[in-house]
Amino acid sequence: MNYVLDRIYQQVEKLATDEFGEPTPEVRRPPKGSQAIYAVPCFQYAKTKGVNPMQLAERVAARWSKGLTDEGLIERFEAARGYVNVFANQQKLLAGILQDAESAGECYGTHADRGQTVVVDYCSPNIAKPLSVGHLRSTIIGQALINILRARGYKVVGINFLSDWGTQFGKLLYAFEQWGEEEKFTADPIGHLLDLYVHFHKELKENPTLEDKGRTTFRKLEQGEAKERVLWKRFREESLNSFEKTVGRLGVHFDHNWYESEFEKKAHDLIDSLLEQGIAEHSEGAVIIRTFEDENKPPLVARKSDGTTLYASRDLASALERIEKFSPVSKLIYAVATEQNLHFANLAKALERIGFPDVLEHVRFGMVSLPEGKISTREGRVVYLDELLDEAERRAAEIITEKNPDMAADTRAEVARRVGIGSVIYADLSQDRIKDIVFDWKRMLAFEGNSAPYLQYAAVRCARILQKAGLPTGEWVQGTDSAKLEEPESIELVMALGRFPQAIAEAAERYAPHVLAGYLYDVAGSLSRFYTQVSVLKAAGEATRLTRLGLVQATESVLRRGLALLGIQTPEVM
RNA sequence: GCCCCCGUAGCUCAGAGGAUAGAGCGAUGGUUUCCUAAACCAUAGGCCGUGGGUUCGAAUCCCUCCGGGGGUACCA
Repeated sequence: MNYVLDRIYQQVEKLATDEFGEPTPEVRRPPKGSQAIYAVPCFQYAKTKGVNPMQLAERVAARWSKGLTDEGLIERFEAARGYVNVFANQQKLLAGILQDAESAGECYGTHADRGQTVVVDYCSPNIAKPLSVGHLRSTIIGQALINILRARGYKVVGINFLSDWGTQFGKLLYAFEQWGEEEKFTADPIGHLLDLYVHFHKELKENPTLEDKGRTTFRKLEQGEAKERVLWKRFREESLNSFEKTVGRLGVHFDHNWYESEFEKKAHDLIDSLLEQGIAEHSEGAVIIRTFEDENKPPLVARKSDGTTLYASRDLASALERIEKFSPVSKLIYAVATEQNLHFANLAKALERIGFPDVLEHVRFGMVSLPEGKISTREGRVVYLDELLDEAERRAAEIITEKNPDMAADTRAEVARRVGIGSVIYADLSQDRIKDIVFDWKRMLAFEGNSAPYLQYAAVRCARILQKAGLPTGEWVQGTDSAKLEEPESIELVMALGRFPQAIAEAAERYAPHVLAGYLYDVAGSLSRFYTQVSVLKAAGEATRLTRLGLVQATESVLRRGLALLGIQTPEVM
């Protein structure tokens, strides 16, 4: 789809390229308050030619204006302070946006299939521990990226890569053999495993020999001893059940669940092959892949001196399997916290040496900590994801009871779910992912201002208008006439809707859900102002009523689907 | 020690080289016989951490320092 603003942009870009050559000044949006649609700065060119930028802009604007035809979307060019401002024919632009939204319907803003696959690694927890708020970011950032990239026309495969291998599971198996209780495990598998985990580490402080017990037990698991294997598989299965239940509340469903343990053998084969090729080498008893020239930066350790593999090599084997299995893969995306920077830098370099440069994209995000300090399950310094979601739903239900006491109980539960969980997701995704977050209930459960409920509320208001207008669901308003859009609030709203495709595009290019969130907040703000100033159902004249109705319908669609891209559901009523 | 990230209003954050730095929360004041007030409007609040540099132009790019966070080969 080539949307109307894209068409204008491309036209202006071509003019700028023809006029100025390289380097072409960047076509940009003028500051707020300007009626212009785009602006081309002339300063750089003026500098190189030694002319006054104001005068240059005047000349260029005049020249470009001569080339305009009456049919075009662009109406005029005006020079202003060294910029050439581009003004669209407002009627044609508004009509074009409404037309785009109407003809594309529920596909408005999306892009056709590009024939490229991206693989997104997200959530990826350790088994045998419940998900905490620490897993929230990877899960919802990953899911939002999956949705946004799909909207941009990529084929996307989401993988939850479970950590189920390593000595820590030997420790847990040992703990279960020592202190585990079958009944407790059956009743609450993950809860019991968590208790055992905490208990083990408490005992470990008193009795350091437990470290060896864990290692020995893990060796048994590695060697395939039936007893350990059966138990470990149960841990794994129960963990996955628990994870899927929890992330299901966030509307997340994994395309694939991959297990790290399954890459143990593949990692060994890979390392052998890389040794033969000279990409891997022996060093200090271990096998490494040299990644950076810088002596201070450690290489990727592929095999420990005791002959076993590590997370790094299993991850590498898994990356190669992803490339092979989902071919042709244009990107391997990892939604993982910034603390694993070095790991992914090494992984990217290793992939490059193997012959896959520029494929790995570490979509990193800042740490979540608690006001008391870094999250630590061992120390009991943790907020679990289910706790957070429960509280979010509870708080939302409370507000609904207050604001809308007549709502039926089952409706209220559903609305509370969408509003509460939406708030949690939005609180995270509305912010640049690189920043650290200190967990704060008030912040996560904000229901006013720049928050999910604000956006949901705007969409619900639209839906209500459409419903009251007696519009059959699934049908688009016919007979809109952009000439009937006169009020500044209406025009502002249409213009906001016109930017939807670009907002999705930028969010996809920068792997930045917050770009989309910020855009949707703008749309909701425009809608709110429109709503208070312009009456739809009581509009004077049928043509005006229909046009406003069409606008409201397009707005509802953009808000609802935009929120859906972020992983947030819009309730039917609020 | 070395490497990476962050520092913008009282608080939480947008702003990815361009025109007068913007929101939300909090504060103060206003708006409900009219499609839902989870809303709208107004006011107050800024040496964009510091000092230098690059540039026609810097919150944005580079360097110094300060403050905070993370990482630093055989954990995941």
